[in-house]
Amino acid sequence: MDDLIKRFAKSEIFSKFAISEQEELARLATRRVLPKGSVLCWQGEPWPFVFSIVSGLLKSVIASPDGRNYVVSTWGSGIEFWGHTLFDGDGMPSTAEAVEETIGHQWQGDDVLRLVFRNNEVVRALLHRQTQLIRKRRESIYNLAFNPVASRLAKLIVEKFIDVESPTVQRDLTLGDMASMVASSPEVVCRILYQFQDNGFLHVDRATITLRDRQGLENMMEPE
Amino acid sequence: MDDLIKRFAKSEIFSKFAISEQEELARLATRRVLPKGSVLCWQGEPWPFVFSIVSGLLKSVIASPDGRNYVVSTWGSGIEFWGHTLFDGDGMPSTAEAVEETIGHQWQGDDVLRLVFRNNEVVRALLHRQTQLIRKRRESIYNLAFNPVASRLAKLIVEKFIDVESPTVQRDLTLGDMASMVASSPEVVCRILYQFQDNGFLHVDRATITLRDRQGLENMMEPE
DNA sequence: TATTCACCTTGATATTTGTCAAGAGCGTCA
DNA sequence: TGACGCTCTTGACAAATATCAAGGTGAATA
Repeated sequence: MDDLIKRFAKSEIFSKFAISEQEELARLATRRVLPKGSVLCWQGEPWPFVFSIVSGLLKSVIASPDGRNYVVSTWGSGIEFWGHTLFDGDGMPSTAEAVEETIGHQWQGDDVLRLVFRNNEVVRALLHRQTQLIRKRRESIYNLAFNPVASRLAKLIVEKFIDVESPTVQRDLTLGDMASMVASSPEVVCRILYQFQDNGFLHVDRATITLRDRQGLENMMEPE
Repeated sequence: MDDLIKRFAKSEIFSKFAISEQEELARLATRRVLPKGSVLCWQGEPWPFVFSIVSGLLKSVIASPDGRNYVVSTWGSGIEFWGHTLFDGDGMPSTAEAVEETIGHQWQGDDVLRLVFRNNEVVRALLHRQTQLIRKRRESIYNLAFNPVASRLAKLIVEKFIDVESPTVQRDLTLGDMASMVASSPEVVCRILYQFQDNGFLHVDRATITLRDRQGLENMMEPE
């Protein structure tokens, strides 16, 4: 429990609560373990909760009726996931799924909101967060509207290498995974990967990817 | 001024203020007239204001370095436009431009926020609105990721005919305008328009569009 | 009335992206 | 070890979309 309160200090939103409020929050929390592949909430279903990730990784994915899907966002350790349902009562716009085993704490949204409204600093932080989300969605829109698949893929790869010291990284995403993050198909992703290799940006092999020319890749992100 | 307060009653957010607060808001408002084509705020620039539209139409457009642009959203009479800058201090993600002469009231964001934080009902309404915005952006993402240009255009047209009694409508948008709303080019839009005509969905002529088969168009919106 | 200009329309063509199919590589498990 | 299943890889092809160029139309204007 003290442990939980220590985590709050690192949270953009929860850190704004007073200590007494944090203690109440800690009491109300439910610990959850999401096995790899399990679903936190389904697209279309109401989900009036808050989930704070201790470790692991979630992805939010929207599905089209014909079976394709697009990963809107991923959520790593330390961040909180506030169900849209909390704020407007409607169903969730996407399915949240555990990419790997994910551990976190969950709250009834009403419990949290009751505390939120007592404290303007928290409200401010929450509005800040919502605004950042809108900005992130806009960035996706920008990429989908203006940039070709190769640019979106370059961006994905560059971001994978952020805060990684080694230039070689395991291919932990399948081609299908990558495809669903850049709104394309596995075959196309595969081809572009080898095209990047031909350009000298990276070395691809069945199991790993090695970064050779970060700048080259970054130039791909925004075609002229 | 009483006039202004009457408008507040229709606002999702402002209607939640107490009368006294509404009066203060009314005092703080500045009336603005935006000539057609003028810009309310520029992409990249901070803009810590709130603008409430009395009449007219704004569009939010993101531009790419090579000159293309995409209309993220349009804002009609009765709605309020809250600068993202207000909530996070960063520059605006898009340029807001008057499609036609637009009249409205503007506030210093800080003035409004000060009042907002006094009143939880207003905060709730504001969070509700932010959430709706995220949902709208997601819908755009969905369309860009999954639907072909023809579907996006069909959707645009169907929405144009919403709450219009006559089946014939003036072509007030140029092909270029439509192209920037569906992330495509004028030529492609033109072709698809005539393709819709061939399918019997509508009748196109240089100056007007006549709806012939709404259901047919709606079926285009979500390809199977 | 003649001119200009912005927009529409259409053809030809290039580029990008998607799809289908086949084979290869590699780990898992009986 | 060998069969199975999944993913990767690649070729061939099809469809969607973009681009370039040319000509047409109509409203505004001199």
